[in-house]
Amino acid sequence: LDSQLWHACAGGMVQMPSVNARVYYFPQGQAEHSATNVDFPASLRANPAILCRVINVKYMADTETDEVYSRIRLVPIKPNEVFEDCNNEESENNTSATEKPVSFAKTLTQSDANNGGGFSVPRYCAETIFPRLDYSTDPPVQTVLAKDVHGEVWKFRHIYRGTPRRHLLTTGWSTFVNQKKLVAGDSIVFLRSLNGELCVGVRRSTRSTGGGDSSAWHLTGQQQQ
Amino acid sequence: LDSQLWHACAGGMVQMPSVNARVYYFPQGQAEHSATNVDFPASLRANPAILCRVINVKYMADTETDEVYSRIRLVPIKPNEVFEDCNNEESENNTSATEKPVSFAKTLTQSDANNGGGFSVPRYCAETIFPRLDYSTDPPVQTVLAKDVHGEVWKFRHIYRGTPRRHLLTTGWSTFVNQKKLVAGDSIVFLRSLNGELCVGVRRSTRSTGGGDSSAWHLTGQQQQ
DNA sequence: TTGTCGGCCGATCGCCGACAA
DNA sequence: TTGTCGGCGATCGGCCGACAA
Repeated sequence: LDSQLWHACAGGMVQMPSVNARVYYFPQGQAEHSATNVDFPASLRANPAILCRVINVKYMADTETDEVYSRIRLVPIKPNEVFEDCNNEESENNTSATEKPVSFAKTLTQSDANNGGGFSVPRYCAETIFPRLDYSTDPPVQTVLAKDVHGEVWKFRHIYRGTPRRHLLTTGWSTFVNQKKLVAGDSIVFLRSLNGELCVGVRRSTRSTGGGDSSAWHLTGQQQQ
Repeated sequence: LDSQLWHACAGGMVQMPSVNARVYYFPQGQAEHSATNVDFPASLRANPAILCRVINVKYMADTETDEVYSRIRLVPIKPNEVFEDCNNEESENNTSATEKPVSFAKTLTQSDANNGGGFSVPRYCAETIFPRLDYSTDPPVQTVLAKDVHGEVWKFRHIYRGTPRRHLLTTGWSTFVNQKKLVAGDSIVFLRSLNGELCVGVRRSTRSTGGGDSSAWHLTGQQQQ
């Protein structure tokens, strides 16, 4: 899964550690995500936070809901262990400001989510993220292709019409809403990736169980030695 | 699940053993239902058939497809074991001929399964199984309620019209076809249960994996002693 | 600039009798 | 007796500009 699209869907509040970063793992915090009570051994209860090293970060998206989540593999650092220094946050100086991918998120209105309706595209999104529209025809119209988190391509009719003029997605939009089971209040994210490709992601408003399968909660390595 | 409806869906070829009946269990026959190869221990391979006693029979239906299947618990009979005599087949003299539930099965035609069409009810089915229709109105019409294997009630508009006159299910039929994912060639079963209730079941034509979960294949008790 | 609404047109759904197998 | 067909009216999907927030 493309890291740029993943971050656009996750939102600006989400910062991810990089590989080899040192992080504290809080068992209690993770346990509170669980539906069932978790009974820790006494040795873990005594340690509210465990210093770990990140050995792998995988960006993932739920196959059904498109909700993004991540799998972070941790290995506990033994107290006497030595390790090289490392940034905790993803280094942001790899990409200059000019080549940062531009994305735009909009919360779906009732009219956007209504069956039979289209999608009202904010002008900023249409002009800076969508492919350039040829305004010489009347009305200006084009077909827009956008790739979702699974790499599936969605086709939309993008038209600039009405008085006053506004950008709309019409044909193809309701199919997208139905397939993704979007409702008013959910958000949609458009992103122009660095190679110029248009991507589309969703962000659900209602808190579901959250990404991934709860059986995927594991620690790598042996915590008890 | 009602035993009468279960048998109507399973068809007349299916006879079920009763509890305490003696049956032969053929491991090879069951293995051939499995998708993967089954490696029997030598002790089982030497015994192609194992005399068992039926300790439980449960009539079940697939939650999704409505296909009926059964779970039969068996216990091997030790060679020197004594046991009381017992009928192998379900005793049929419990119910007299008059109170036997009457059922009717019809294979869906293309017209029956077509979206937007109705269901052509064979006269015999309408007159002997459906609730009595009041022919004094023109056209004669009634609402018919039928319960499926899960106890869910389906509502159909039953009308007697056309030239020549024929029985049809109209409103409600296409919903049923879509929800049950019926196609031409599948069969539908109507049954009037002993308490006068109308029931409806389906019988699929295409051989799917067959009822139940393959992980449910188990023997009760210890075969090897 | 953009959210919501009513109008409207075309596609589809689904009920109908005709007709023939 | 009943399977299939074409007709056709009702409903729905979906594109449109008007209008106001």
